[in-house]
This record gives sequence, C-alpha cells and structure tokens, in this order.
Amino acid sequence: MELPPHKLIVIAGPTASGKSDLAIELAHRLDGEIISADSRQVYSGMDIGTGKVLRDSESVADDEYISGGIRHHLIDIADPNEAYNISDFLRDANRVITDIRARGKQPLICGGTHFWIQALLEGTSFPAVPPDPVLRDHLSTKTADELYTLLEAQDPTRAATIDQKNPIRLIRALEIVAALGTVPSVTQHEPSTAENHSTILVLNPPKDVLRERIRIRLLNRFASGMIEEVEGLHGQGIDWERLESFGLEYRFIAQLLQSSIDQETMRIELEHAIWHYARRQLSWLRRWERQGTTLTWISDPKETMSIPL
RNA sequence: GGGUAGGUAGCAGAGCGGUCAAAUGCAUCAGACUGUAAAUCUGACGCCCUACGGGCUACGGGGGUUCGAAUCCCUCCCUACCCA
Repeated sequence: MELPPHKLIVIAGPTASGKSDLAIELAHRLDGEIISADSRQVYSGMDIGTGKVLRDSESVADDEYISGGIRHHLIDIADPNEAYNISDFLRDANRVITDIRARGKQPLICGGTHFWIQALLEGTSFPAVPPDPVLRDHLSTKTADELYTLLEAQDPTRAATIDQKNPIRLIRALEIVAALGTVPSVTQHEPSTAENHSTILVLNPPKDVLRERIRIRLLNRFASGMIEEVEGLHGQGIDWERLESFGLEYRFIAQLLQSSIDQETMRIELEHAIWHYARRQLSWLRRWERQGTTLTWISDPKETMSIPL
C-alpha cells in the first residue's frame, strides 16, 4: 500500500480493546514499526500487568523489542523506580519517529495513554520545570484547600482555571510557580515530526464486549503469574507505595500481598477499577474529538480493512 | 411448635415521631485534565415537570395512633439464628 511518507497512524482506544494486535497487523500491511504510547509499558519488568506484547523468542537477547515480527519502541526503556513522564515520552517519541522515517518505514503509534498521544500530535509543550521531589514531599502534607490558597496568592491566573480540589494539579502548579514565578499558558507549535494529518483509529468495541474482554483478560493474567510478577518486583526493591502508585493490577495486587485486602475483594475491585479506567479513556477521547480532532471510531478491527490508510 | 433478631433505594448498610427522597460505601452514568495521567479530581444517581423551585410515588403487605410515621401499635407474609 502506497502512502505519504509523512503520515502518522495512531491506534488508540480503551484498555482491552485489541490495540496491540491491530497495530501489529497494520504494521505488516504498511511496513511499519510501532511506537508504544503507554505510561506503564515503558517500565521494564512490568509485563503481565501492563499487557505487553510477547517478545518473539529469537529476539530475546536483542536490544530491539520485536513482537509478531514487528519492531516496537518505547517498551522496557525505564526502570520502575525512576519516573518516566510525558516530557520524557515526547522527547523519545519524536526521536523514534524521526528514526523510523529515516529508515523508510511507517511509524504507528499504539497505546492507551491518550494524554501523551494528544500532546505528541498537537505539539504541546509543557513548562520546562522538572519534578522537584523535595517540594512535592513538602506540599503533599497540605490539604487541597491549603494548596489552593497558596496558589491563589502566588498565581491567581492559574488558580482561576485549575481544579481546586485536585492536589496533584495544585502541587504541580505550585512547583512551576516556584521555578518560574508563574504558570505559563500552554503553547502548541506546529508539530515537528508528528504531523497534523494523522489518521487516528479508535478501537471501540461495544460496552458489553469490552467488559467481557476485560474480565477474561484479567483471569488470564492471574493464570499467567501476574501476582508472582508483582511479588518479584517488590523483591527487586520496588516498594509497595511505588507499586500501588502504578494503579490497577499493580495497586490491587500490592494490597493483596500486604494483606490489606483479601483475594476475593482484590479481584472484584480490580475488575471494577479497570472498567473505570476504560471509561476514563473513552471520556478523554470524546473530549479530544469535541475539541475538533477527527477520530475514526471502529467497533471491530476487521473494519480497518476498508479504511484508507 | 416456641424464642430472638431482622425486613430501608441496583447491592451492602445507617436512620428509630417532624429539619427524610432518606447518611455512608459499592455499583451505574457523565465530566475534568498545563511534565505523577493505569495517576489525580468533580458531578449526577426514585419518577415527572416550565427544574437555584414544584408535583408524585416510596422505607415487606394491610390496618391503626398522631397535626405529622421509615421511625409507635395491631395483624399478616418473609428471612436468619437459637430451642423443640
């Protein structure tokens, strides 16, 4: 299939919608490579719980991540004890896109971290203020009200639009204020490597189908040793707090392993949490679309056969 | 057959004469999102309406007391446990 060399293909959608398989299929069709846009698959050792695609056996020793005969990028690139955030992603993803194109291949972005994907495509640039762990530690002892009062005094403009009850947002805003004196407004420049004329495919199975897929996938993950995986990560020096901060399977299994919840509760609450996560992802996508971006919604991967890419 | 504790919104579970369409949690639905984004946060949630207000139906069924009941009394049905 012939396609413009600049075009970017994105495969988005809620968790368990079948993005990974579709991405590999399309990569074969388009002679492409996959860039994972997943905030948890970047971490090495977090495999079952994040649903990483299985590495082809012949590539295990390689430093390239090959799955289904397709090269994947931005998987296993960070240590779980090190923070990897959107800023790292934007830098790395742009680099990788350039690199893939230089080799004459088609880049495909695939992942569920839509915040990252949207920022990449729109060339959003965030204030260049790196996280300040000491300040964050200090501020995290305060209530949202207290944080808001501080922000109001230091940067009323940002305070006017921020979510007043969201400690994480408030702390980040105060962090930026501490470094720059004020929170600059978001700037979006013309995307350099990522193009505006991307095709964004959103995999969106019917609700009941998605729910069932989530349920089955979770059972499979347990059967595949997911609990042991989390146990192993903790054994390698990743503390419970950090594991819980990853959310979903890592959070609930960490709680189980600390005996703060029983197995039955864990399974039920985890399944609910995954469903809530999928809903949030969908909510983000609808908003993105409402903002004027064209998304191609597909309820069944087979439909992609008839979509011109 | 006797006794005791109960029957409250989709579920769990408070309330025990008025301020109760009924706390809280869960589920469900919708939303937010300026370097933690699988995180974090918000709202709706009996029904109807010209919805910051109003109407209707509700706390197992029926009846009663009272100005007024989910809350008190009678009765019936059901559930759990205990004694036979």
